[in-house]
Amino acid sequence: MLDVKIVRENTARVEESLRKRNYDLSILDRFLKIENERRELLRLIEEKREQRNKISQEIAILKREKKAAVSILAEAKNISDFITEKEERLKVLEEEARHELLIIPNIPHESVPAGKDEAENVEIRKWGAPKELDFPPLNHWDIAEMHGIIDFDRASKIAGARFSLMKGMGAKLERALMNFMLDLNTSKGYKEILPPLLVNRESMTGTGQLPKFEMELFRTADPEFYLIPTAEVPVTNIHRDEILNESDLPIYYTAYTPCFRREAGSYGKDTRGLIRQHQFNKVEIVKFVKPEDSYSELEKLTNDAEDILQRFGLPYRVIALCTGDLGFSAAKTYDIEVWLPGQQRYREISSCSNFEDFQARRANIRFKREGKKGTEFVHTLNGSALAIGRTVVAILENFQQKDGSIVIPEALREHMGAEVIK
RNA sequence: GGAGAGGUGGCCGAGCAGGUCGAAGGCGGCGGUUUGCUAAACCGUUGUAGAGGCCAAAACCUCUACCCAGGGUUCGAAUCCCUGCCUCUCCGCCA
Repeated sequence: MLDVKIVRENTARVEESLRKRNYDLSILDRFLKIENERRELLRLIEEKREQRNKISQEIAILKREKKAAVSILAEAKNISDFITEKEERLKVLEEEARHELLIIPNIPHESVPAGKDEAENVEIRKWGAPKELDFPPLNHWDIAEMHGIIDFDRASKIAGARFSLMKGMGAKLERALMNFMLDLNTSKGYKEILPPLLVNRESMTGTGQLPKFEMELFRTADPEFYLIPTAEVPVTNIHRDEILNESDLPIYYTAYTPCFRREAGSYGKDTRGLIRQHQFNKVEIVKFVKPEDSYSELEKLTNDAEDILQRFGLPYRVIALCTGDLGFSAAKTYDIEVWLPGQQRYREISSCSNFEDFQARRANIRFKREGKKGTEFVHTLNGSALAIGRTVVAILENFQQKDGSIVIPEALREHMGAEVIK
């Protein structure tokens, strides 16, 4: 959510942001129209409330002195009725204004490259070189099938398309990765969290999934809960409606969770394999920081995610999303893309974002500076470190051998308890 | 699932036969007095948000709202009524 004052007083800036993001500008006009009416009405109502409060005081005095208060009582009744009537309209306006404000995306940071879609994302750096294999590389699903470590057919019998069933060394690899990542992240000062996987509407609104992206979420019927699409949701909402001390910051969290996504609108995309699933595992890192630190923290957070790939020796590149590809809540995002020999291309394995105060304002997460009056919104950041399913894909495809076996990266062997999958 | 108790400011905790209650008291925080330093004691101060006064900000002032949330009764609600959410205790059930 943007600051109402910025939208109101710095409209040009918001307009430019919407244009860069290829958004329809009409949401801005709609909001301003409602907001102006709301403010005008609020002023009127507050004035009337003041009158009412004063008269009520007078009545109280008369009552105490046991005097009659018939005429003044009638006047009070009139004012009260007037207020009640106007308040109904105000409530409607408040709801509408809030809704409009909630569907306006964050303003991209000045360093975000301009561009209309993913084709205009900018490569920032590259690590490692795509390996030249002296045999035709297999897709991960073929490798997995060969070893009997992922069973897509039975998964679709049990649940449906876009689900997977890990077995034996496949299940163990998944578990080894989640432990490896959590252990590494916690060694860097991230506090481990194991959060609820079902959350309420307020939490989804706090991080920006709702109200705009209802269609991308799974929801339970009765009682109503939303299944988290990422650990970002429950972990960021840990501090919803809280005022933190300056000395508490920065706060670093890491959490393993399954993630649930409808993947509506991605029909026909990545229909085979582990790349795009309704349920997948991910280790996430989340930060709450002071505003002046958030961009250096984004660099550090991205480096922490990259570190995992480096330890495994998986080639990757880091790209900066352009304005047209940037997520709704983000001010700036780096995607980390890992090289997949089976597809002969880089695929996203992590997404690291600075939301500035966009989520903090929605979720009402503030902090108090030492010796200063008032509160400020914190800045929130998060990134995958890493998406586990896709890491499995990367390992299977990058470390497949001519004889069909898969060599486990050295850094992972202790957690895996094996050197190779044969 | 059944029965009961409760949700008040950063925390604890009064108020709850409706009016001077944004709310006693304590703790904590901040400022000061005292002091060689620390501690203690004493004095003072200390919520959040919105609108307006000037709007380029800060300070200051005024008003409005907020005692879990949402409705209702009333001239007036922390206080009365209804609904929801959450917490605790006991019983039942369960991994």
